[in-house]
Amino acid sequence: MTKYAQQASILIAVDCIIFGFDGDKLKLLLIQRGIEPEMHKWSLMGGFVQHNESLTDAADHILKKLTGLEGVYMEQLQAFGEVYRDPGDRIISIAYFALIDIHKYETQLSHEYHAEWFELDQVPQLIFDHNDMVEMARKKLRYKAALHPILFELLPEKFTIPQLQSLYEGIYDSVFDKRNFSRKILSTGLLIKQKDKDKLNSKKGAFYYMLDIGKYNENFHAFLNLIPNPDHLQFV
Amino acid sequence: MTKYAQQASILIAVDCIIFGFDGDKLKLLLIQRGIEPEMHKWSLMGGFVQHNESLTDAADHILKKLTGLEGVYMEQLQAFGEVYRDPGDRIISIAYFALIDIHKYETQLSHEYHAEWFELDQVPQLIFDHNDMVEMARKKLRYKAALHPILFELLPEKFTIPQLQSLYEGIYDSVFDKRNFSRKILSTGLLIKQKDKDKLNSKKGAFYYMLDIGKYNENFHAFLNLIPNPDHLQFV
DNA sequence: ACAAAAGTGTTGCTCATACACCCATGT
DNA sequence: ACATGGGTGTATGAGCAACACTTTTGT
Repeated sequence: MTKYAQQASILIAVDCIIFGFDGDKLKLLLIQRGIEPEMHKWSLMGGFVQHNESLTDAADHILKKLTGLEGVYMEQLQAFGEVYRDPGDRIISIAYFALIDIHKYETQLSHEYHAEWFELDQVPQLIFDHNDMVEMARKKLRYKAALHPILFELLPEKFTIPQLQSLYEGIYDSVFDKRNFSRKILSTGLLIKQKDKDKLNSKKGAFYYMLDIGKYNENFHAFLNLIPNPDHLQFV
Repeated sequence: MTKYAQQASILIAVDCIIFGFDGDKLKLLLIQRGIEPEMHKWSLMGGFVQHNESLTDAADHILKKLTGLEGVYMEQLQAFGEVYRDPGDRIISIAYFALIDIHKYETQLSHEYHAEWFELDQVPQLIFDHNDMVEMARKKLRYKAALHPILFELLPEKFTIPQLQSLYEGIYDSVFDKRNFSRKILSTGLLIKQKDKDKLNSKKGAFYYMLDIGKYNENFHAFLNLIPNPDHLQFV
């Protein structure tokens, strides 16, 4: 069956870095490991790649198992393959990162896996090289979001411009001028204004907007200039 | 020894997409496979990841075996893991792409592996999903080179501005205004003018420049604007 | 009436593009 | 002297950043 000379076997895992935004801070979904080794330590959600599933299948399964979600934004981050990254076995891990609407997350599943959301600057020590994976995912998200309209994936279907701005400000840890921000965002033509307002966060109320899915798909690759000065970004 | 429940084994390969620039066209180094399956068909240079080597080690070994080169620019492109990408065995491949100075390439090695340089628009049909890998690498290179000063890796230590422009023009398949191009490039402060000229390509001769390695390393992540209109780029 | 957040317009300036001529040299 | 490619300067316009006041409404 095997056409190649004997090759020592290496296990393949997929680990998912799951981002969510609670309206204030960018957060990360972590689990407490239920199996040895490193039982009870915090970790990314992961699993082994099965013989009959592709890498993206594996990532989809892992995401669904923990969050109940399918069809959300996910992309491959990088393969991690240091020899002793897992001190026990030789395991190569392909890391994926996902952006989800935190409100769609099914909390009952979190009990099963002892999952919790952590703010990005309060991520605990994780097993193996998972902290490296998280750090790399954070950088890649910042990099990519500066050029492409990717952050909508973290918001509910209806959102307000101030909410969106707060998301950008959280991710870039800075403050943007609201006049310039709203002009830039609206000039993309990606947003459709709704008739109703969100009155939770202010007395006056802020109009809801929805993403124009057609234009979003068309223009996803277009270079935007959403961040005033992206020179400090450090990825790729 | 193995701490995890039995997992069906999957083989891990690394494949290298090797780019070079001959002064006129961007080229790709391909080999004619010496082993079954798919013997004699064109392919990327690749190999299996050994138990005691990391992914980057494996990629370095593969590159060295084919080109004799070490320490050149190489980065991970993506892991490819469709179940039937290799119709024989289940093999996951991590693709790396390298940028080399084509003149440093040791041609004697090419005989051993039946290697040849191909222009990018004349790449033959390759085994498995290697054509997909090449296409993705091409897109990523275009994307990245529009923002970061990465293309110097393809040139010899001393090069002229017209040579550099010709490289950019080849990669973006377009023509740039030489006055604007040289102003942009020089304004990065990355180039050090030499005293001597290249007189091969013109009667007047063009001054050589060298990369300021210190500033290159410092400013690598800085966003440049080397390409007039990057909106058509389609990667990431 | 006042506090708190939403929403809107203008100006100056920087930076990118477009464009034309002179220079140095080999033949 | 002329042909070939190298090298430089300027003017115009688009787009970005900086900035202040009015609007709405809940309390």
